Amino acid sequence: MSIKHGLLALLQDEPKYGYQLRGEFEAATGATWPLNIGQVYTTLTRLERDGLVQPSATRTATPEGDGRSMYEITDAGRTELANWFETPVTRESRPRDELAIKLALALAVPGVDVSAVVQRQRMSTMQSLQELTRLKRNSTDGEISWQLVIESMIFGAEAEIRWLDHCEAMLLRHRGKPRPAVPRTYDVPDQEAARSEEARS
Amino acid sequence: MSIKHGLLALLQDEPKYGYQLRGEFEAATGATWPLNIGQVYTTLTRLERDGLVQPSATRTATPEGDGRSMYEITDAGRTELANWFETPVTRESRPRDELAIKLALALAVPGVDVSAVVQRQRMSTMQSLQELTRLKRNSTDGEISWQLVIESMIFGAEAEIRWLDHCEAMLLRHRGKPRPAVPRTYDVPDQEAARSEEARS
DNA sequence: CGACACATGTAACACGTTACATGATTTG
DNA sequence: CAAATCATGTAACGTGTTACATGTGTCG
Repeated sequence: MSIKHGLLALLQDEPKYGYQLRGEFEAATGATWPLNIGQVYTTLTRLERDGLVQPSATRTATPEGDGRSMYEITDAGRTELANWFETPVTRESRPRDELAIKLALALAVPGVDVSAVVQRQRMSTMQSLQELTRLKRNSTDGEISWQLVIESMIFGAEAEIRWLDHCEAMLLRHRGKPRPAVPRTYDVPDQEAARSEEARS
Repeated sequence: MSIKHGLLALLQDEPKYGYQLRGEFEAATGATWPLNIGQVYTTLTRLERDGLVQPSATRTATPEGDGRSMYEITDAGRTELANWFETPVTRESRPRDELAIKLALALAVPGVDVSAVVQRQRMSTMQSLQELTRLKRNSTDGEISWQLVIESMIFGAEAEIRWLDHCEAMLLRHRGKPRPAVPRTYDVPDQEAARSEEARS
């Protein structure tokens, strides 16, 4: 959903072509998530299929009407784009947080050294954080947008570390608590027993 | 990647079947991300295809050898699982942050009211945060693992709000700065001009 | 010339997600 | 009985990702 709308946004002003879109997308978001060029073309194809963009007439109109396939946004595309900007990103729309799942399940199943997992993760996140602050320092003033992207990650990493610390504290507090750290809220329906009951009655 | 390994983790102790896996997965992670039952079966099929799980003999061994298809983890699955727990979740392995991309591109293209986007998002996130704290309050002590999951989201939401505030401050600081908020770091190679140059020489 | 970046595209895959079909079991 | 839940599965789709093929333009 991100790339799709990202490309739409970049096409808002004027028709553009594949490599140009990748370049401007990375210029805006930083090289943090490098965008494979193949992805651009597949996404453009799908956008065209859905009627959100169309091959541009600019291709022949301008002097640079060679080789490059220009795409332009359609009215439907503009509607879709406006809708994207108007609609906030909800928690539910986000992908599952792999780290949270990992820790939750490390707690749920026995035989996993949860503390070790937490500590390894903490190490890794701290290192990312260092790298990110380094990136931030080395960025010039002009690049506002991807400075914000970096800071988004910094804030996220800091929150993650705080959370990991919180987890460790939680772990210590629950040393030696009853075995099932995770309650069996899902009671397996015992169809055998049920059938026996039925027979008995 | 999360669901796949999550199911593997739940199969570590003993063979289980579809609905049971969904139940225990949701018990561990909270009903935050409801897990479609269809997903469980498709994932199990793919896990079996990859040799990480296999149909369990327990199916016929226990008295409940009816209807339900039990799966058990294989050695390869155990290796994969151990690897999952040992390897930290890196920034790069995470999916692109849609919100960061949205704001970056709202800055990059003209004609988008960035402040409005930020404020709408802030509203939405605040509301999520309220809902999350409510959920946290209403959770009993026993459910450690998914209490941690909720707190993970709380920490994330708080960080997001801080970041949004930071963004607004940044916006104010850059009022009236030179139009291209995002620098054209991608200079379109002008093949026409290049050809002209060549011709001239 | 040869290496490299530019440029477009296709094919195939992984993962998540939903909708649907089917049947057994439970319960009001 | 009828409705709801449990249970298994399949088919199809959307998005992201990679690898590959193909050709042009540029530059040492």
